[in-house]
Amino acid sequence: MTRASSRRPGPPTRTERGIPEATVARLPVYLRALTALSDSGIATASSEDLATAAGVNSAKLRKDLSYLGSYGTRGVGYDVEYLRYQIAREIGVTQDWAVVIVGIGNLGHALANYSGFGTRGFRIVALLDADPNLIGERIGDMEVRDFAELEDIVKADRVSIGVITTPAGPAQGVCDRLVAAGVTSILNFAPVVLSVPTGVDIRKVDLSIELQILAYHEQRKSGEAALPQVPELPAMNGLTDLPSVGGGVGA
Amino acid sequence: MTRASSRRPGPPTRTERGIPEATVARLPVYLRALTALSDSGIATASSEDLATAAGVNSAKLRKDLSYLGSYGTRGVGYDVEYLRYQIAREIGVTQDWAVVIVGIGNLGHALANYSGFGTRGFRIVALLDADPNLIGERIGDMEVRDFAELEDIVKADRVSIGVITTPAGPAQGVCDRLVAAGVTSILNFAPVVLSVPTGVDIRKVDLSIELQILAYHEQRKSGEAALPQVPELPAMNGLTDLPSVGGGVGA
DNA sequence: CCGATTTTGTTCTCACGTTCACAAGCTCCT
DNA sequence: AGGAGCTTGTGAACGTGAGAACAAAATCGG
Ligand SMILES: NC(=O)c1ccc[n+]([C@@H]2O[C@H](COP(=O)([O-])OP(=O)(O)OC[C@H]3O[C@@H](n4cnc5c(N)ncnc54)[C@H](O)[C@@H]3O)[C@@H](O)[C@H]2O)c1
Ligand SMILES: NC(=O)c1ccc[n+]([C@@H]2O[C@H](COP(=O)([O-])OP(=O)(O)OC[C@H]3O[C@@H](n4cnc5c(N)ncnc54)[C@H](O)[C@@H]3O)[C@@H](O)[C@H]2O)c1
Repeated sequence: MTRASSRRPGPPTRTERGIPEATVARLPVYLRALTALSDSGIATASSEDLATAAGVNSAKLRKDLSYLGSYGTRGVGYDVEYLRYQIAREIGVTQDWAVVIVGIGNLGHALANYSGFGTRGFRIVALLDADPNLIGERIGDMEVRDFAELEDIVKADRVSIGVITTPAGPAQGVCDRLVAAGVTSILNFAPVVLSVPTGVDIRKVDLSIELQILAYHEQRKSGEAALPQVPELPAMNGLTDLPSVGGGVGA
Repeated sequence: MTRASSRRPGPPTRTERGIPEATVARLPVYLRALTALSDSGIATASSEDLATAAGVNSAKLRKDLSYLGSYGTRGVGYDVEYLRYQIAREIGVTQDWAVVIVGIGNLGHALANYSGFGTRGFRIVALLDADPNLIGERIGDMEVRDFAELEDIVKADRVSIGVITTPAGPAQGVCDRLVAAGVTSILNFAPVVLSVPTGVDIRKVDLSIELQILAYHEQRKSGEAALPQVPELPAMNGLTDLPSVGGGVGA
C-alpha cells in the first residue's frame, strides 16, 4: 500500500533477483567455506559458524544469503549441502565454464598447472601463445596452441571466459581479439587498463597494486611508532573543536 | 593551508591525513598511469587525461587526489613527475620494502621470476620453502632457502611483507610463523581465511573467486538471452540505472 | 590590466554497503 | 501442550563512496 503510492521505491530499488555486487563477491567465499565444512562431515551450520569460517560477521552473511531466498531454518541453521548447492547454482558453477588462457609465460604456466579450477566450476580448454617456440609444449594433459586458433576454439568449445597473462603491451590487442571471437568475460593479469565494449565484464588481478596497498598501511604503522615526527593526532590537546557558532546541529 | 585551523564538523570528519580505503586502493593505479605518461614524455596532464589513463572518472580522481593535498594547478592540470613523486611518497614506495615469498611451487616460481616488483617499490629478499628438494634451487639471481631460516632473514633484512604461496593446509601455520617473526603485512594466495592478530594486515588474491564472480555475471547474460525462463527483467520500463555490470572496470 | 577560458578543489546529494537489533519461527524439554 | 531457548530473516540507522555541479584559482589573449 505505502509502496505503490511513492513512485520512488525508496530504500532498496532492488531489481528482481538483483544481488548487490558486494554480495556477489562474497558468495564464492561462502561456497568455499561450505565445501570445507562439508568435507569435515558437518551437516548443519549456524550463520555464526559459517561467518567464522568465511571470515565475515554473521549479520552480513545472513543478509547476503537472504538475497538468494530463505534457505535456513530458524532455531537450527543452514543445511550445509543444500545451501552449498543453492549458492553454486546462483553463481552458476553447477556446471563447468570453458576458459582459455592467453600468454603461457611464467604466470600462464602456473595457472595451467593449477588443479584447483576444475573442482570449482571451470574447465581450461586451451592454452594459447603467440611464441612459436612455446607452441606444442605440453603442460599437464594440455598442449600450448597457436593464438591464431583462438576463434575456432571459442566457437567449438563455447568459451565465454578468457584469462590474459601476456605482457602489458599486447594485452589490449589480445583482449580485442578475445572479445571479437565472442568471449564476454575477461580476467586480466597484465598491468594495464583494458577497454572493452559494454556487455563484456573485466576483472583485474594486479599483484603490484596489492603490495602497494599493503605498503601504504605498513608505512603508517612504522610512521606512528618509529618516526619521531609530530605526534600526529592533533587532537588530545584540549580542543574538541566543535566550535563557535551553533553549527553543531549539522547532519 | 588554512585547513588546519578550521575543522568542518560536517560531513566526513576525516581524521587528519586519513585517506579513505577506496582511495588508497586507487592510488597505485594512478601511480601506474602517471608512470606510463611520464614514459611517453608527457609532462603535464589534466584530471581528464589522468582519469582516462587510469580507467576512472575525473571527478573521482580529483577527489582522490585532493586527500593528498593540492598538487594541481587550476587551469593547467598536474605536473606528471611531481604528482608521481607525491603519490609514491604517500603510498610509501619511494624506497623499497623487503619481501619474502613462502612456498616456491608453481605460483611461487612465477612470482620469483617476475621482474615487475623491483620497479614498483619492492625487493624480494628471500624465497623460502619447506621441501628439501627445492632448497638450493636457483631462480634468477636468487636461491630457494629453508623456511627454518625465516626468523633470521626477517630480522636481518627488516622484512615487513610476506607472500604466502603454499597450499591451503600449511598456510595458517606459515602465517603464524611470519607474524611471530615480525612480519606485519601478508599477501595470501592460498584459498583459506587466515586469522591474524590486530595490527597485521592481510590481503588475499583468489583466482577461483575472481572467475566465479565472472561466472555469475556470465550466467545472467546467457540467462537473459538464451534461457526461455521467466521473462526476468521486469525492469527496462523505467529504471535506467542498474549498476550496469557491463563495460565497468571490474575490480 | 582585464576579461574569457580552462581546470582544479570542494560541496552537495544520492546510492550503496554495513551493522544493529528484534520479531518471527523452529525445536526441544518439561 | 506450552513455554524456554535459539537462530533466521529483515527493517532501520548509520557510514562510506560516487558523481554532478560549481566557485575559486590560474593562464592567456587583447
Ligand atoms: N609472473 C608474475 O609473477 C607476475 C606478477 C604480476 C603481474 N604479472 C603480469 O602478468 C603478465 C604475465 O607475466 P609473465 O611473468 O607470465 O610474463 P612472461 O613474459 O613470462 O609471459 C608472457 C607470455 O605471453 C606471450 N605473448 C606475448 N605476446 C602475445 C600475444 N600477442 N599473443 C599471445 N601470447 C603472447 C609470450 O610469448 C609469453 O609466453 C604480465 O603482464 C605481467 O606484468 C606477472
Ligand atoms: N598455481 C596457480 O595458478 C594457483 C591459482 C590459484 C590459487 N593458487 C593457490 O596458490 C597456492 C600455491 O599454488 P601452487 O600451484 O604454487 O602450489 P604448489 O604445490 O606448486 O606449491 C606449493 C609450495 O609450497 C611448499 N610448501 C608446502 N608446505 C610448506 C610449508 N609449511 N612451508 C613452506 N613451504 C611449504 C611446497 O613445498 C611447494 O613448493 C595454493 O594454495 C593454491 O591453491 C594457485
